[in-house]
Amino acid sequence: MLEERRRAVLHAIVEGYVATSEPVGSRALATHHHLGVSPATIRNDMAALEEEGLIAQPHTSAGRIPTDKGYRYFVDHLAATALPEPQRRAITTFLSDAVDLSDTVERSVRLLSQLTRQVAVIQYPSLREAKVRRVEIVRMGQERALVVVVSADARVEQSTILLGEEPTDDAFERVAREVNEATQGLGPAAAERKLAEWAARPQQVPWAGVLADAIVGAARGGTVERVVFSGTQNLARVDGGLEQDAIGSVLEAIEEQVVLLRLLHEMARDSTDVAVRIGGETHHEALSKTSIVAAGYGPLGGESSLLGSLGPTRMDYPGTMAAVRAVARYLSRVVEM
Amino acid sequence: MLEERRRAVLHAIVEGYVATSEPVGSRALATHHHLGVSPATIRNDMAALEEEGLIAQPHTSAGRIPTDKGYRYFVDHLAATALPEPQRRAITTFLSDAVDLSDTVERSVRLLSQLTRQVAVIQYPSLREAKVRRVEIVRMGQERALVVVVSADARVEQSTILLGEEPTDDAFERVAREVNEATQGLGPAAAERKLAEWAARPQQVPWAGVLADAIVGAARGGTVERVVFSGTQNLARVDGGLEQDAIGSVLEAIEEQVVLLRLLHEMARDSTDVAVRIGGETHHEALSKTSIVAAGYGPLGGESSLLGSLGPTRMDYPGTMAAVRAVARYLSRVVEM
DNA sequence: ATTAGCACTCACGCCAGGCGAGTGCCAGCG
DNA sequence: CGCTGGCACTCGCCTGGCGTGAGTGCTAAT
Repeated sequence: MLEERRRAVLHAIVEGYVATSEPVGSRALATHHHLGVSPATIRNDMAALEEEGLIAQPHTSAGRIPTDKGYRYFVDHLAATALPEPQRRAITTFLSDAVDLSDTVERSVRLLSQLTRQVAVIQYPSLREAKVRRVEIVRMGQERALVVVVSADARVEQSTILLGEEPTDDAFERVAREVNEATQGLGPAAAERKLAEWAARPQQVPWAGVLADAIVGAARGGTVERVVFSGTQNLARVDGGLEQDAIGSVLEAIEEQVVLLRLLHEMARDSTDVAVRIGGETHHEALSKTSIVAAGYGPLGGESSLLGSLGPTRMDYPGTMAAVRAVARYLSRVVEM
Repeated sequence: MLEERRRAVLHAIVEGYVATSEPVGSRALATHHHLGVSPATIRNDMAALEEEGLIAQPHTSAGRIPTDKGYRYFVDHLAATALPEPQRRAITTFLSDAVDLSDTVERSVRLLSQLTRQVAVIQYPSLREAKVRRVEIVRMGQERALVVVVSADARVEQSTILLGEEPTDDAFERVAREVNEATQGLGPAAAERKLAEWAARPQQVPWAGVLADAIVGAARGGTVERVVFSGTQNLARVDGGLEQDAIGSVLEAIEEQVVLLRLLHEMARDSTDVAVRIGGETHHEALSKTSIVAAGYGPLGGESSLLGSLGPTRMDYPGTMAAVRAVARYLSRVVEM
């Protein structure tokens, strides 16, 4: 635990560096941040902070910049800031006239990227269990079929299954009718039982198992983890962007959605509020110059979907955290209904 | 019409500049491209080409680089090159084990970006007319409903409609039953007639019209023009990428899908084969340093969907055109079935 | 029409020097 | 004991000058 003033100095260094993107020296701190002490004193504190590995100087005659560890300390000792009122209002007004789920998500991701001026990423709500309303099976090609499940709460899940044989039209029709009768109005658990029973009937079609799995999976909430991005151009901003050679690998990491998704999952699991990973904490070479602020969202108590913001380590943490938190809250409320 | 040798010189300049990304001088041309003439002669030709605005020199003591107009001339006088055999094979092997439409498109866009080492973009096939197989109407909130249309050829279209009233459950059920009866197995034209009749019945619900439109629209092939991208990291490549400040605006233009889609549409309309827009020809500030190679694809005779590749004006045109053409052909064949 | 020769231009790289921001340390002061 | 003023020191950055070489345009000869 650092003393009060040293903390203030670290705080000021972070803020200064974030604002100007240039190393900040003792004089600038003393005059600008009215800490009430002389530059010399600050220099002593700086030496101590550097000793602790919280700040560093890029070269001898330059000011200090925070290290990853410094940002970490800064973030950990941050009182939650509220989002400024105008932006808060922007969220409500801008998102409230979305017409459906995908519209809401699209708007949210765009809004978040604008609020943070960084790359925003939102994972589509991983949907809750729902009752089966209707199952459609449509033949595709020779041995494939498309299974469409419409659930009671207005979602459509589709998946393709391999039949492993070429059933007659009659058999096909019969199966379709039977599974509809069997599952209509049932939740995933009940549907699973009923379908297991159905699939076990003598002389059942060989693909009954796969079909059952597909239906139950759809009722469980689907397996697709669709992700949308916005604001990638912010990576290349002249102020507050990344260096050219870093941009490429970050874009790559973003397109490689799996990596990012796993990271977001980890983060959300370890935290109840917004979670922050700074630089090397991402454990990915490509992201070592970036930080990620993430939060889960979803119906109360079951935050199971994710959203986040990705930018250079030199980012406005309080602001980003506030924006992520606010959008997550909003989405949680909206998705609920 | 330029003389033979001047054309060869222009050709060599383009190839040289594309290969090295550095202005190419007369000596390098003379020795490397065995044109059989001396540097001095080439200088004369260069002066003429510069006079015509096909090449330019960045500064006095540098070699020449092609202008947009120079690239244009180069592209227009290009014999169609075939894609190298290994890459051709890559297309077939890599794409043939896609399981469904979205998988095919995803794989294609990724492959195209790898082949061209640029940004690849593919618009989802704008789907053909199809017969209605089943219509599901699911209530959402108070005055909204989700309309899901499953078509006979294994597609699912969904859209949200505004009801404008709060119907009773009974009315809702009745409407659902009636539209299913009315449209089952009909193509869009027939469905439209039948639904118009149905909507005109006395004491019909007020939202019959919107509903009818939604169903017919779905049968017509949907309205969504979904677009997928891949390879944005190539914009930031050190070799053959763009300058840092250009990257941002290009990324922005890409996210702003509308602009790009309209551009692709225009391009495909004006051309039967692959179309090329070079630099300023895109008529967009943000894209003035980039070129786009596009082609339509789709069932024979009705190429109505688009794909393309976007990169710096200094790109390998023959290679990119060959790759775009090959992927377009492949997709046309696959989508057909 | 092509070529060899030549003078000219000018971006680039290199180096030295001055500047100044910023530091670390030390002695003195409250 | 902590803070402060002072001071010497370091070192990156900027500037200006210079040499180099790539590349050109022109001219005269073939």
